[in-house]
Amino acid sequence: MPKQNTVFKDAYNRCLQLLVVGESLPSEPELCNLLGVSRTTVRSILSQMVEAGLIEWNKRSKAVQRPPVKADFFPEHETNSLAEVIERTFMKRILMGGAEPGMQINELELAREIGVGTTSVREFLIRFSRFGLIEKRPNSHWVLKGFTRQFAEELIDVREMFELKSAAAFVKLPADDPAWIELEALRRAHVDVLADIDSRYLEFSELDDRLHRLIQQASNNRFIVDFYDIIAIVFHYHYQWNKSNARERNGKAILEHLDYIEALKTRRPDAVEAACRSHLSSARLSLMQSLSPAALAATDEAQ
Amino acid sequence: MPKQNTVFKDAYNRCLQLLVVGESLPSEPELCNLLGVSRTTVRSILSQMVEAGLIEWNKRSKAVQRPPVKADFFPEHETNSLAEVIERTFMKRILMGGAEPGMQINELELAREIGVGTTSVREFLIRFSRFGLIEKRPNSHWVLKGFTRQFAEELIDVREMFELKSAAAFVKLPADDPAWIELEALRRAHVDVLADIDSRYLEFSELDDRLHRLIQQASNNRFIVDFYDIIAIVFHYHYQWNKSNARERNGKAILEHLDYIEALKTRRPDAVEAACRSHLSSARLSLMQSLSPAALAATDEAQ
DNA sequence: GGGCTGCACATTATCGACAAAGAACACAAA
DNA sequence: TTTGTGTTCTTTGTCGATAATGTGCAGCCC
Repeated sequence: MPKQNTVFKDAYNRCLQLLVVGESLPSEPELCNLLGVSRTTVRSILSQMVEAGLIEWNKRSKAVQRPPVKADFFPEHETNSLAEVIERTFMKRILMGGAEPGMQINELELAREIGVGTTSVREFLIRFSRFGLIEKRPNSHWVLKGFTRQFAEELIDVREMFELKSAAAFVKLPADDPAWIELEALRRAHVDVLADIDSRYLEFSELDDRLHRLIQQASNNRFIVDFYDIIAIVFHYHYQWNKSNARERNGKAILEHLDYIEALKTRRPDAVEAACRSHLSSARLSLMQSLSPAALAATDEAQ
Repeated sequence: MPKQNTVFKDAYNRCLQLLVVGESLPSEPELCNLLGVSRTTVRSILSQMVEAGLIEWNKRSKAVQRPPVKADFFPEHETNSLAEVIERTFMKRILMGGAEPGMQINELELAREIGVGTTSVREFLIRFSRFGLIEKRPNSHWVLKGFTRQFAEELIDVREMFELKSAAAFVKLPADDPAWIELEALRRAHVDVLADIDSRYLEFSELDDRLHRLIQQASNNRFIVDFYDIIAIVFHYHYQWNKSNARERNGKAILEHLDYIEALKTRRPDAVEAACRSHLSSARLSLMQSLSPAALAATDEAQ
């Protein structure tokens, strides 16, 4: 099977939600924009909807016949691209179950375990190698360097350098830069979540990602912006499987974010630097503390 | 053809130079170490040498029969791995001949042009994408972002951050760290080249690479060390095809390096920082000036 | 004239296949 | 007991093939 039709299935599912009985779907190019796919895919979706009796399709008219029911949707797991599946499986293996630093990674074995071809696994590993968690030995295996304390420290050191630089650049943004509007929107979102922190503390991850990305953008430096991908993926998976103290940790972090945002709004470089440093060292502490004892022990042994 | 046997050919060529008539080659495992390949490959080499009448091989004895002649060597171009070939061709295209920023990159076309399969090109592009010169549009083409003035500035900004950090760490290295010995060796190498600068100025590139890598190592941070790969590849190819003023440029840089090395040896942080900044801003200037007018014009238009 | 559809074509993502290269193991030699 | 060899098996690097997806052009409808 050459290509998974996950793009089609995912777009189909999203298109189902656009159906309103009695009305007609918009034009093909407009659907392309709404769904973010090409016209070919849109037309496949329309054909499929005709077969499912959801719409009547004749040239420009795409009259909705009935509302979609649950059975019309493709199961969610079929809508994930291969790369996503591989990434999740792999991260699970190296961040959770006993993946010792120094371990060898076998393309073939991984491919069989996940049930995909070797090429896909191989390409994933190449892409993933820029995160510094694995290393290639040409003509031989990959070596797992592991999510160790050492790794976390190196990551955070660079993060601090970059974030301080970006925050300093943010302050110099012209007053009419859209980033200021987004910053205010983010501030409100923080306040909202904080008001109902006990039930919404899990939304912090998303806020965190948005705030830091917004700040890195200000650096106007692709290497700084790209580096944030590493931080994001590590934090994302790590905290996804490591929810101890999440309630307190996130509550505290939201307060820090609010300080940080206020500081940015003053545009005073020293205030920004102080708030930034304070938040980052707190984040560093959280991450270090949440590293499991197993990971810690492994770190000391590695190399 | 599944795999190029470039490993074999390259090792074979290197093994030819070990032949001394009348003597016997060392044991298989020892040859593995000398050539940096596996025993399987060593045995292939030995077999081939028997066929070529170069040696008699019987168990442990591998008696050399005749000295190798020129025709025994594989042509050099057959010893380059595919990845190297692709990299060179690609860099040539984007750093030299009219590759406008924003241009689309086509895997199939590139593969045909170079005469390799699409998989190899694809994997190269994925690996290469971390250098920030190209960007992937999933399910669609790659976009060339181009070696523009903007790119150079972003690259050098990060370089300065990292180098300052590394240099500061270098100063704190214990007195018995091997880096100090290597530093002294490098200093002498600089002096040697400088003494005969008019005929040896092209050797500067190698010295530059060695010195900066040595310093980055001191950071003990994989992200900083890995980032130097980007700088190295860009400088390598750029100056390889851009030798205007190389004589003056390199002569001046060697003097700066010597200052820098002296500063490191004093272990005084402020002296190191000054020398580091001075050298880096000079390197920045050189790079900027050597960017062709075409690249400059393109920069302004892009986005 | 500007946007929409129909159609033909180009390109990507993924797979399985296979030779090159590496790795493991039992035995032989020193 | 250590080191080297013979042998077999595993894994990587590369290719071509193929369905999914994207793109371009000619004509049609408002």
